[in-house]
Amino acid sequence: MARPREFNYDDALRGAMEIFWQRGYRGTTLPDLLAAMGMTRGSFYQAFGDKEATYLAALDYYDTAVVSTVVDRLGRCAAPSAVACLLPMFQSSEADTRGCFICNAMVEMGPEHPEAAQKTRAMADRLRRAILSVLEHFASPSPDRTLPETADLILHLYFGKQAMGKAGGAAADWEGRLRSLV
Amino acid sequence: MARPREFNYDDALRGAMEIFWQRGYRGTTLPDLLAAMGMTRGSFYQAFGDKEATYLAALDYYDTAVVSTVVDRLGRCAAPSAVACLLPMFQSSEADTRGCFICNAMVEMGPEHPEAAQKTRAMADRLRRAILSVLEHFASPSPDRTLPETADLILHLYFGKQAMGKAGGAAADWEGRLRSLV
DNA sequence: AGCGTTTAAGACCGAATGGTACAAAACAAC
DNA sequence: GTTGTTTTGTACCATTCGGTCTTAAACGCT
Repeated sequence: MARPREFNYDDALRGAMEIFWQRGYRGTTLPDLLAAMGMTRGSFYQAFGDKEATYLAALDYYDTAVVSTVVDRLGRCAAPSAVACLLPMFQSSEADTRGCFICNAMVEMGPEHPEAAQKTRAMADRLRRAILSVLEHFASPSPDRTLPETADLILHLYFGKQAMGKAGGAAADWEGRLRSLV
Repeated sequence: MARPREFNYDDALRGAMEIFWQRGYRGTTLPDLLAAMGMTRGSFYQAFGDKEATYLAALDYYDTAVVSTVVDRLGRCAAPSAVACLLPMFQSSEADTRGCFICNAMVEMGPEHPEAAQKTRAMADRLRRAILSVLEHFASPSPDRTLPETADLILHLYFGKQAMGKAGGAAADWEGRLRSLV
């Protein structure tokens, strides 16, 4: 009945996620965003509202596409140890300067944008629970720490690594470090 | 011989640090910056160059004023245990939404500004060495980890906490967590 | 073919951006 | 008091920002 869309909604949203992930909210100009989404202003504002709404939608997309994948992988991990299951989280390539979108959003938007902060907290909680499920599956008890505490520790290490990784010069033996914790 | 300055260079730089710390580089507009520094455009550009140079100078100021204080305090800490010495680092008030300027700068500028990234790495190294010196002073050996590894772990936890703290809803028992590590 | 509806493209907008130019002002030296 | 030098305040600048508006195009339906 009407002119069909020339863009795919999900593809465009993924493009938005990619560019926001890489450059942050303020670092992404509207032309940047439009190029990444493969559309022009007219279509964009009609379909996505505005830049801010698109950023929040991109956070949701990250939750669905990236966090869910990690959580799933942790949930059905067939590796022989908790360390082996968790290690991939700590082995992002050195050349990847995007870091973790959750971490980026926390730092950039956290204090000034409650809605974005809420989304990042929700995603962090999902990660925390997934880490905990791995620990519980292998049930390695420790006299020093409860498993939820260890999971929270590992989550903090993860975000710390993501933050520091953005400044480069990281590369540590995470396998040894993780083994000393779980 | 000439008209005297009406502003104090160090006070102005401290003001710049405060506002960049709180709002980041891109989140700070020139009017914001000028207000925080207590000066007008003419004086600013003549004395500080431009926004970017001021940001880098603010990072140096943070190193001198904040990091040095923390490092000194760790170096001469009279507390009876490593945990007691390190705990203050993890007890920033909940209401403080600025987080850690190093962490903020790493995430915001890291990938796109090698000079800023280099400064953040240098400051992180200072913190790491200070943490290590505390651990070595109390010399609590562990079969699982070397002391430098533990120091690096604690540094990562610190940045992780700073990043997550910006999204709110933190507050954990860091004393227990630290005790389980050192 | 004509109509109704939605999309696409981009011209256009006011506001805000970081930065410059310039004139007035405040001192020391003489 | 005059001069030389630096600081100060502000008017001004081009550019870019996010966002709107208008027009043409592309369909399904009848």
